[in-house]
Amino acid sequence: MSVTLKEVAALAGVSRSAVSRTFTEGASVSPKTRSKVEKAAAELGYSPNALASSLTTGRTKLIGLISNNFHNPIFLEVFDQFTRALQERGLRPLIVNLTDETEPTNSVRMLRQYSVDAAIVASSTLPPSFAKAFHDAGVPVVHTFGRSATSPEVHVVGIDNVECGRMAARELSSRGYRRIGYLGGPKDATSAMDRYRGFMEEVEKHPELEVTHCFAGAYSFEAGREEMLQQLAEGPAEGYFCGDDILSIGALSALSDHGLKPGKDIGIIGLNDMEMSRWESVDLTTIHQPIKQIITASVDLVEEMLKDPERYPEARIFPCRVIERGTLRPRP
Amino acid sequence: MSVTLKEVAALAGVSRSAVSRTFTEGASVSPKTRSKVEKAAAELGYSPNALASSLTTGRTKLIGLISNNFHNPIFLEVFDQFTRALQERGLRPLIVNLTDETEPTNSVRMLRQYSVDAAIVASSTLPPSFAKAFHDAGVPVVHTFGRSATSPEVHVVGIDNVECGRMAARELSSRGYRRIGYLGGPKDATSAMDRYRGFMEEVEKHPELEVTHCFAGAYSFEAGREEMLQQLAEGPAEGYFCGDDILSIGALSALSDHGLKPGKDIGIIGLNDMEMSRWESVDLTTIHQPIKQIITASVDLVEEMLKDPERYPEARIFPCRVIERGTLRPRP
DNA sequence: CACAGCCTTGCAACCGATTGCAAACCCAAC
DNA sequence: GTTGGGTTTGCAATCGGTTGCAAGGCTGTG
Repeated sequence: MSVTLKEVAALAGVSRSAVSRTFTEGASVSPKTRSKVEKAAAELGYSPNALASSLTTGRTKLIGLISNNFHNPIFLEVFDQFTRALQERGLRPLIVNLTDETEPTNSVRMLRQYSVDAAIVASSTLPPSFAKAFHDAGVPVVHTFGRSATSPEVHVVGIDNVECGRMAARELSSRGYRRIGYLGGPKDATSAMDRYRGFMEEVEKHPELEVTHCFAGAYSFEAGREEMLQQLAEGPAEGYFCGDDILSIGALSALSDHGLKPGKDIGIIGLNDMEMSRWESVDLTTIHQPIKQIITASVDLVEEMLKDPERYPEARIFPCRVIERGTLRPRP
Repeated sequence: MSVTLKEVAALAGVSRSAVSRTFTEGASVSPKTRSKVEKAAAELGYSPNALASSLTTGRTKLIGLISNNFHNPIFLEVFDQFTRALQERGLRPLIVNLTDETEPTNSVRMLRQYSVDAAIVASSTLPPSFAKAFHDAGVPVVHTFGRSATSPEVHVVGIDNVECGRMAARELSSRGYRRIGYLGGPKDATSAMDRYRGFMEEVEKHPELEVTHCFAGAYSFEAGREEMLQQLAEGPAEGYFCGDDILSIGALSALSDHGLKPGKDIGIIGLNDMEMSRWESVDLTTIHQPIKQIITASVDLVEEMLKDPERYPEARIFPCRVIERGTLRPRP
């Protein structure tokens, strides 16, 4: 079927080693044989089998990319960035879609079978233990959007979710909202809990605030919408921190059902600043998460782990900031 | 580093072949040795190296998944479905993000280096020649969302875009729109051209119709919005067929800028029926494309090609239908 | 012209598996 | 106790590469 080293060697009239060496960076080949080999290779349309060579080199350049967020539009941006960043560095993304699985066993086994050089867990919902399982199985791993910690067990890149919770509460309070609410992601998502904690922490400092909270079933439009409908039925707060832009957009849809104007009748602040939030019809005030930098940093870390697998685990936490648009009332 | 066949064999006190055979379906091993091997394997945490075995079996179970649509939210649904469907059958998606590349050379070479068993080109914009390049390089390929043809050069799964164009024109005309427009995707996208052709074909049959057309720079919100703003500036038609839901949503945003109500002041019909189109705030009348079936059929074809690589190229074209929501005026 | 020293080259072992083949084994029937 | 059948097993070659090592080639110097 496909052309092999041996055939090229035969055609070029050199040994297999010679061929191998012309295709490996920094190996010693004379210009003469190199050109002979290149000519033969071109003639046969040869390109080296990456998997065969991985056997001896121990490097596949395959990177497992594991996620469970295939319903949040922000993840299209995330995948775009990740695949680009990996490709630019000659790495190949092997995707694992977790669907409903929250146990790492299967993905770990599978990625080990394919000898990935490293794995990236891209999820704000999975616990640190999930990523740790890869580390324990000898697969270098970085947990992107993972729970931040001062001394993490594996590399973590993302934001300080607790701080984002505080930031949202401060923002609501500073705009004069008194009865405020947290509409978070699923209760078992680390990001939902961390944002909740920060939100509540800040609320404690302001005795004048009244607070409610609820958790959506997923980070999805439908879940956000449903939860907000519920709130409206029970008597809503004046301003909400929705734990994600997609939840916010669902919530906005619920408001519009009831003829309520966001920013006027009820305040909404989201988190992520995804492309859609900028759409005029959405115009969502939100906490910007620097996705691009987070992803670049994640891939940087992957590369560094490839050089030094024993690298001490590190957390790279990026600051967030409020992007003011139209869904919160103006500051007094 | 990782445990190998040899070590398991040593611990179990059997030959390497025995170990190999206990891990391959349908090989002949006695229950006794099998259990010895399984015990040893469990003890060492062994799992076979898929890449090493691919060397001899010639099968990697890797499937290249190539796309250039990382800005259309529908593709999150597409990736979700594809990765699930592949995983369910024990196949592993290796992603290629084409960014701005329209030449297949690089992706073909890369996927050959990784010995993928097959490739899926998931794009409604790339020409048949793109997919053909994989076929010519000996990589079995199916072109999902590709241009349909009665005798395609490679497997094609998708819809009849020309017919969709006709359908849209019929739909507009049947609702009494007289001055109608086509707002298509990029001029170099096969789907944009095919839909255009069908649209025009149908228009020809109705002498009472007046028609305009334009092509957006990309299948994206921004591009759709911009193109519609342009139309509004130049004096718009009464009803538009936007060649994709995301273009429609961009167009809707432009309408709202001008205080125009879709379905009342101007009609819009999209194509895809993506999740977002069902949102109450969008409520887009659109032509439903059966994504899930298309993807299942694509992966079916991949599997069949794995069995019989010489399989004669086939087109699987799925019917579409109009989903009535709120952006077209009611039928008279 | 001889020789030292570096560059280039091929040999052969190896990476982690699979598999055709023949030997060894088991069990049953005669 | 043989013989015959089918199973199970291990040997060794193979898949497509890489790489340490030693031999061979080249250069330049004395």
